[in-house]
Amino acid sequence: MESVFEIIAEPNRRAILSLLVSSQQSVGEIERQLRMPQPTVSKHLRVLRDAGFVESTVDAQRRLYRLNPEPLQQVDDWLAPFRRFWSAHLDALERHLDRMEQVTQTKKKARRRRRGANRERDKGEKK
Amino acid sequence: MESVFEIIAEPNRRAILSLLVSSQQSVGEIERQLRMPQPTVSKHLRVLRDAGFVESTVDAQRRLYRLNPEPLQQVDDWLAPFRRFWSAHLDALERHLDRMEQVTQTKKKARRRRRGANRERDKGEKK
DNA sequence: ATTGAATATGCCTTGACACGTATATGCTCT
DNA sequence: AGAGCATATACGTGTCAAGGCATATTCAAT
Repeated sequence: MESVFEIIAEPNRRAILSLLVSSQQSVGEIERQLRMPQPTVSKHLRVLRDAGFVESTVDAQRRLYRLNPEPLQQVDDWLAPFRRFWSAHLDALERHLDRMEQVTQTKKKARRRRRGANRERDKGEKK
Repeated sequence: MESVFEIIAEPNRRAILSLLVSSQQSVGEIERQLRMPQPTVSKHLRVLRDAGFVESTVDAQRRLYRLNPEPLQQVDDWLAPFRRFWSAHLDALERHLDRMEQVTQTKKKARRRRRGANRERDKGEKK
C-alpha cells in the first residue's frame, strides 16, 4: 500500500476520512451514513489505521474511530512547492489583466477585491 | 482514471510534477533526470495531460511540458477541512501541555515560540 | 450457556494499471 | 528522398487491490 497518496486515492476512504472530521464514529454509523457494506467499511478502516490516518478505541462491541491528522499533513507538505507555483501564476495573471485594463479602462476595483480574497484563501483557514 | 487523487497516487507522476515546478522540460530531459524509460515518461505525461496537470507546446521534434496548477488546487481544497482539524488538535495539545506545566513548572516560553511558528506555517507560504 | 449484535477476517474473482518491448509517427537536416 | 532523432502508441503480461460473500471473533444481555 506504501504511500499516503495511494491511501487517499480510494474514494470510499476519502469519504470515511471526511466523515470523521466532524466527530468520531463507530463502524456501524459509518456503514449507515455512507451506505456501504460493513466488510468494506472494516477493510478500509484497517487500511487507514495501518497507515496512521485513524485511531480506534473500544466501546463494548463497538469500535470508535477518530481521525489522526499527521499523514494528511504529509500530503499538505508535498503540496507546498506547488502552492508557491500557483500563487506566482495568479500574480502573473493579475499583472496581465492589469495591463489589459490600462488599455481598456474598465472596472479595476472589483478585481482588486477578488485578489485580496484570494490571498486570504491561500493562507489557509478562513471558513 | 477518474480523480486527481488517483493521478498523483503514482510515484513517477509525482516525480514528474515536482520536476516541472522549477521550469518546463522536454520529454528527453525528464527521461534523463528521472532515469526512466522514454515510453514510461510519455505514458505518464499523457495521463497528466488528459487530467489537466500539465500542458505541452511543440518545439520542432521536442515537446515542452509545463505545469498547470488547477488540478492540484483541487487536492488543496479537499485538504482544507482537515487543516482546520489539525490546527484545532495542535491547540488542544498545547493546552494539555500547558496544564502539565502548571504542575511541573518547566520551560513554557520555548513552546510558546513554537506555537507562533506553527500558526505562520498554517497560513501557507513562508520560505 | 445461548443468543444476538457489532466488527473483523479469509477466500475468490475481477478489473485496472504499470511496465517492457516493439513499432509507428513526425520533424530536421543533408 | 533518405537517415536519424524525439516522442507517441500498441500489445502482451504480471501484479495488486477492491468488492462480494461467507465465516470467525468478541462482547452483552438474558
